[in-house]
Amino acid sequence: MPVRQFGNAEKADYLDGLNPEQKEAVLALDGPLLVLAGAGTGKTRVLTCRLAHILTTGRAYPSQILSVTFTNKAAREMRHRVGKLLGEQVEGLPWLGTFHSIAAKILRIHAELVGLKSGFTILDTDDQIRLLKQVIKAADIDEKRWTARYLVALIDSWKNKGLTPEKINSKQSYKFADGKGAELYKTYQERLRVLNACDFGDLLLHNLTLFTENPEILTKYHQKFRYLLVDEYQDTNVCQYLWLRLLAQGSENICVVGDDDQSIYGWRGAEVDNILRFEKDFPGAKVVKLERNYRSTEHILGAASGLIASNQDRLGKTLWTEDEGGHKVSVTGVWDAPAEARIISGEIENWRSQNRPYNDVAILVRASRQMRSFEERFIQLGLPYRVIGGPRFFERAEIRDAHAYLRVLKSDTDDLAFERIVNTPKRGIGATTIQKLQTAARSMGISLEATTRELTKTDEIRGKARTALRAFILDIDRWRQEARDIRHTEMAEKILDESGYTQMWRDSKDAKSAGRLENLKELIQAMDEFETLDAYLEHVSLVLDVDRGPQEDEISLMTLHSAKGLEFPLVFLPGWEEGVFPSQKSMDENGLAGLEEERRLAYVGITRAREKAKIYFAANRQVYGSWQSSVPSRFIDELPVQHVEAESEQSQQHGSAVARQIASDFSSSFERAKSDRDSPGWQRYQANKNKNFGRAPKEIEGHAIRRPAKKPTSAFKVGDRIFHQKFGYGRIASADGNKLMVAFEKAGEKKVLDGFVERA
DNA sequence: CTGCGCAGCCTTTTT
DNA sequence: GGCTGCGCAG
Repeated sequence: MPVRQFGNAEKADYLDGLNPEQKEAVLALDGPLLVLAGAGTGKTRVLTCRLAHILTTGRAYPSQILSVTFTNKAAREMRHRVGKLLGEQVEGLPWLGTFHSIAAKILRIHAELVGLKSGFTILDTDDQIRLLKQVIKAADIDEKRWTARYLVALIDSWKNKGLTPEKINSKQSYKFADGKGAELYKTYQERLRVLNACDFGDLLLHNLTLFTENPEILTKYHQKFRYLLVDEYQDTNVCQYLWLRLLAQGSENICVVGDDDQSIYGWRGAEVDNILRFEKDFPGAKVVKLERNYRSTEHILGAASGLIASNQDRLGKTLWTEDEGGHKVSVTGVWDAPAEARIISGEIENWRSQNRPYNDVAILVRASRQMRSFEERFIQLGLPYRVIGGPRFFERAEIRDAHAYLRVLKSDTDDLAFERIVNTPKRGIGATTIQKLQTAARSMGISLEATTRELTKTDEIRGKARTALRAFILDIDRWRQEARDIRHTEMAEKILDESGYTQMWRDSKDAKSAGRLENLKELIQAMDEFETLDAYLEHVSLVLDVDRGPQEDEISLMTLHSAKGLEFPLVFLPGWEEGVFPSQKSMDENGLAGLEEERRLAYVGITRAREKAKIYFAANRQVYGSWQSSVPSRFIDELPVQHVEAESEQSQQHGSAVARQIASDFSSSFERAKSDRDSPGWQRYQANKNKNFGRAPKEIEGHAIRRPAKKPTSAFKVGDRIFHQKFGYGRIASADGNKLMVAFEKAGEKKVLDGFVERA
């Protein structure tokens, strides 16, 4: 791509409208730079402008800039915005991507130097666990006492710290199976090498090995990368830090952007210390603080700033805004989780009745289990919502299975893929047979597939298993043959079909099977965007995620963690109770550091709000099935009073504000329930419920809705075609009482109450 | 080899 | 309270 010159770049229009600090951060091109960007201070804008600025001033070609992010989403966003700034002509920027995708790219070039071949596969957690299960079993260790899952986490944490097996000390090693940790780690790495595979942690770690053992290669990259840009620096782990530091030895032009107050990923290896230490690590570093906030009102910022000030270890920033006034942050005490859901739903309907969209609204919870009460209530009222986060597309079993088929098609040595699908769908090849194959494969030093070919020729394996394996091998051969002439998407469909895989889900009475088939269709679509199967597989593990569905007007429901980086005019923050938030587990395991991370999470939560932030706490909450009375979160006490208001009317006779809150909520709970019944959703529900035989939930005084003792049954049955006001036509996939799982023709799979549907 | 039943677990999540 | 993963029985 040609580098465009704007002549006097100081006057370039992309600099217009930046505030002085932002401009400073964009223009300071030489030497290390730390941009401390508070929430909503235009961080991405600075990053993209800086990139544009480097390019337009001709300081570097696009291929000479390394820009790293954590997520694909962030990378996409940056690419998009730089493109917009420079007028759509940024085909280039080949080195803009996630830490992992860039590390993988480098590793593919030099794979041989760390004992891999360029076409190595990248394993996901699932593969890791299965591999480690084998390793643990082979070492004759009690699999129940020492689980593969735990070892995966342990090895991951070592890799996050930049530790290869040799560097594991005995204390660390003793965390697993009485000191066998390091040894198992080593065996695992050997197995990976044989499989020509990497896990996510390896991508970075192998880079470190590559660079330290081959200084001439590192020098090559020093010459190549003239500018380094790092997003979300507070989330980097030790390994990523070491990687950056090696690369930054070249030009010293490293610019990191981050916010220590938003570091919420300590539990997965992020080191806040990296950002706190930046000035020491990179002597002569310039520091620019972005403190002017363009998102939230004065009260929201005041509440958030006051809260975060309780943290000890921070660089210290104070957000400010010209947007004075606005609503104070509200704090409301409620009786329990259903009440919380009821009251918040009411608030949302209120908002909607003022012609504000559902899209403006988010509910942010600490743990995903807290979502349930909201989902139930929304379904009841027919409020549209989406859950953000949750199991990711490419982590779903059916997608992994499909990928395994494709991996086998591509490679006859991908043992993990082969093992995954050899008996999926069921072909009558059991654990014993697979065990036999594995033992043989290891002793002969060849792949599972090759072993299968050999052993089915002899009497080693007999009967049904042999017939099935032979047929399976024949299928694979045929598919490979055909794959030469057919487009990869068509081939994928063919394989899923001929293997009986799609049939397996069609026959399944599992409620999720319709959705799974839908996902498989979506997979084919995703594949279609790539020219070849190789290109697709290359990208799938690292840089691909599917944009789900068209934008509808829906309430967003997510965890605080997944809310980072997002903003909403109206934000609900339920569950602010001791033990829930801050999370007891976090405090138990990490003490003060844990508490401070929780507090940062609270800070992230409040600063998501543009206009209104509403905090709730319940007096009673069900924890693991049993009821417990709960105490309001200490974070509530830490909010500066001048920015906070108690939501319900105050009665003066009780002690603390909190106590008054609870008291007033109790006294008005009947009122609430009553006004609740005036809501549009409730009326819609009332109007509809009698159309069907499905029993409406019974109402018991005060508390709006209780289910009858027996589960209601629906007049509808699985397979019925129905119509829903919002989602259109669909077929019932499964029914749980009066809750129906419906596969809609347009809207996909949704859970709805039978009161809202009619026979089509 | 499959299906069922029970025991034990239980924060957050990306690549 | 609800899910998962394992063991056991058929």
